[in-house]
Order: sequence, then C-alpha cells, then structure tokens
Amino acid sequence: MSLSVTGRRKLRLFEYLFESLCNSEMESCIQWVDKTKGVFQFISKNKEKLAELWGQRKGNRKPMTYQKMARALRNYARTGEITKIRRKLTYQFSEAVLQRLSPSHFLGKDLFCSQYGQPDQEYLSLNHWNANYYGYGGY
DNA sequence: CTTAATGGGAAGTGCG
DNA sequence: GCGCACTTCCCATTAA
Repeated sequence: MSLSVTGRRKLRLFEYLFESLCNSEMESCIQWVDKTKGVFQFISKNKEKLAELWGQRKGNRKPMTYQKMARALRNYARTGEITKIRRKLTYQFSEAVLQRLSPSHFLGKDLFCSQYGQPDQEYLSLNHWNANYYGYGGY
C-alpha cells in the first residue's frame, strides 16, 4: 500500500491526492470529474476521512481536517499547481503538475491509473452533477 | 435562518 | 540559520 522507492523524499499533498485518485479504494472520498483535464472532486460525505489519512501519512501533531487540507490547496492556487473550479469540492491540477504526475512517472510501482475510457460522458451522467455544479459553463 | 463550503492573514512546525 | 511546504488557528464571507 505504501509506495517506497529508493530514497523517497517527503510526499507532497498533490501527490497524495493523485495517488488517491488512482486508488479505487478511495473512490468514496475523491474521484475524477474529468481525468484528461485533471479535474477532480472530493466526496462531501467522506472528505474528512481522506484528510485524516493524509494527516496520518504526514505524521502531523494534530489530526488533519478537510478545512486545513483545503487551506493547503488554496496555497497551491498561489503557485498554480492546483486551481479551484467553481463547482462544489472541485479542483483541477495544472497542466505541468499533471505531466509530472502522469502514469509514466510511477511505472514499476504499485500505482497505476486504471486506463480511462469516457471521462466526458462519465461526469455528465453523474446524478449529483447538478447539485455539485454552480456557475460557469466552462471552468 | 442554518449549515456547508470557501477564502485568507498570520503565526507555528518539521525538515533538508 | 534559512526557506520551503505545509499546518494550525480563527474568523469572515458566500452559496445552498
């Protein structure tokens, strides 16, 4: 479960999120909205669980919460690594980050993003799409 | 109105 | 000692 390659440096938050997005066991916490564009969203009901796991992975002094994790995400907006989409609990990896995190970067490990099929159709068919959408036709 | 989600200044922590 | 990458706090604003 834990990825350890020779001399693993400190895991970054966006790397952990990407890892979770590629792990089917995390589907109840976080999932792709549009994988090809790097758009993903947290699942309201279980977002705190994901935050908790992240905090444990980092070994923080206090338990991580979604609110604190989102604060870190807002810092990413300043550096452009991840931007907030005007849709409930939805964010987007920048092009650069997406390339750095692309599957080829993880070849040979237990990480593999299941080959994607129809990202565009998939999110349009989500029955909670309307509930999670606000403003804008495009992000 | 109530609650969930968003936003950000600012000080603090751990690590290389 | 320094700077980075968050982490913690806390409170204000906005959307549903």
